[in-house]
Amino acid sequence: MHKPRKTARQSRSRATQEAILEAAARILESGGVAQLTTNAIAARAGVSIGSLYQYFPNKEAILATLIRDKRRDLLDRMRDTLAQSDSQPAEQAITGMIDAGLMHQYSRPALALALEPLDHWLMLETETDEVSAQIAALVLVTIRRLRPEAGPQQAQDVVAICKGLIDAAARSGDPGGPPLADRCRRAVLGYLRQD
Amino acid sequence: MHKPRKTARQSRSRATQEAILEAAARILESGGVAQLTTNAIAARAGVSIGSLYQYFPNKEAILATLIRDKRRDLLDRMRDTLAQSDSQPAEQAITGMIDAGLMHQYSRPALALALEPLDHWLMLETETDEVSAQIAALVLVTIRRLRPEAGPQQAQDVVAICKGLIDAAARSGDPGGPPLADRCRRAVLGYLRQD
DNA sequence: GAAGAATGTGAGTGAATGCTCACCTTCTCA
DNA sequence: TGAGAAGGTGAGCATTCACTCACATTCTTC
Repeated sequence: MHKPRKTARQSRSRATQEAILEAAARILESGGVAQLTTNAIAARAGVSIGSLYQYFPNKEAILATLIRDKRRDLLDRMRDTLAQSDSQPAEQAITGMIDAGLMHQYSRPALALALEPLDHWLMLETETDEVSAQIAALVLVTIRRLRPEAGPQQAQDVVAICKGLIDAAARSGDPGGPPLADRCRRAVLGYLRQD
Repeated sequence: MHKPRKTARQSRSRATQEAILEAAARILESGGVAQLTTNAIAARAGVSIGSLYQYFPNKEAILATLIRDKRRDLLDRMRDTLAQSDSQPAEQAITGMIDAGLMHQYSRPALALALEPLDHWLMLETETDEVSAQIAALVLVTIRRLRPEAGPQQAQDVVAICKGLIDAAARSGDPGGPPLADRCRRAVLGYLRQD
């Protein structure tokens, strides 16, 4: 395993890096991991394999970057949503968080679905756990406004319920949108209101 | 691709077949798809690769068999549960169905998790849809006893909610059992009771 | 117990794939 | 404007892996 070159100095370099990541994402979306070879990524990105290895030490690093970027994106979105929901009523705050998660998954449903099982293989599980914990913490703050006695378990469950609904929808080709958001809201509020 | 030999005549033949499937399952549980090579399966099963190809035309057939067996198992379990719940109150019937699904996933959580993303690659999606439809139909019958106006969408959602909770639990090392079943019950009943 | 059917074996083959390296092109800046 | 740095190239090497085939062993049946 050799050293990738230093960080980009010229703008075309940055473009190449982006092209590689985007190509990998598109291949994952259309064909799954089985189709994702380094040569295929390079070809689709319109760069040579040599260039690919200037920016990523190996194939796994490309996938890890894709996963990390997506996670950072989700966390940012949820943090923003939480920050803006201070003045809103509790139910609306919860709805906002659901919308954030939904928008994240539905911006590229096939990609999100393909990326999910990869963290085990990439041994990213520690990171996954950390991100899950952070998400659960944000959700906990939100749901406590409706149920002050809620704990981490409830927050995790709320996340799991939404993830289940969203993933099922993505898998079955459901267009998502407001109807799906509404079903998530019903499920979450229903769960929280049970004694 | 050559022809696998005819169906087993002798009992050792049946044993070999089982050993191959069990070996594949164990490798999936411990290391994921990446580790699952035909040579590894044969070695772990204690048979030669030659023998492996007597019983399965290719690697994918082994995985497909594993998936189909697991699905048949779940459907059988749910059908049994439904048949036995005729005389029970609605909520207890729902609890029974949840237990059936939970027992199925929790008999071998790591295996169930590893098998899930494989149907796309194996192009088993038509089958997956059919099984999902059958499960949803069984669930629909059950939940209608509590909410007679429920439709297919509600049935799918109930399944998705449980799947979300169970998968999250399996992934995070939750021991499952009654507490998890209880959280599923709360989520499902909560969802169904929302107006 | 002999013959043939059923089952089992594993070195070897070909194709796919991750990755390297010697070399080429474009950019920057004095 | 030219020299060195940054960025790009792709044939080919090494390895892994699915799968074959010629042969060996075990079982059944008469």
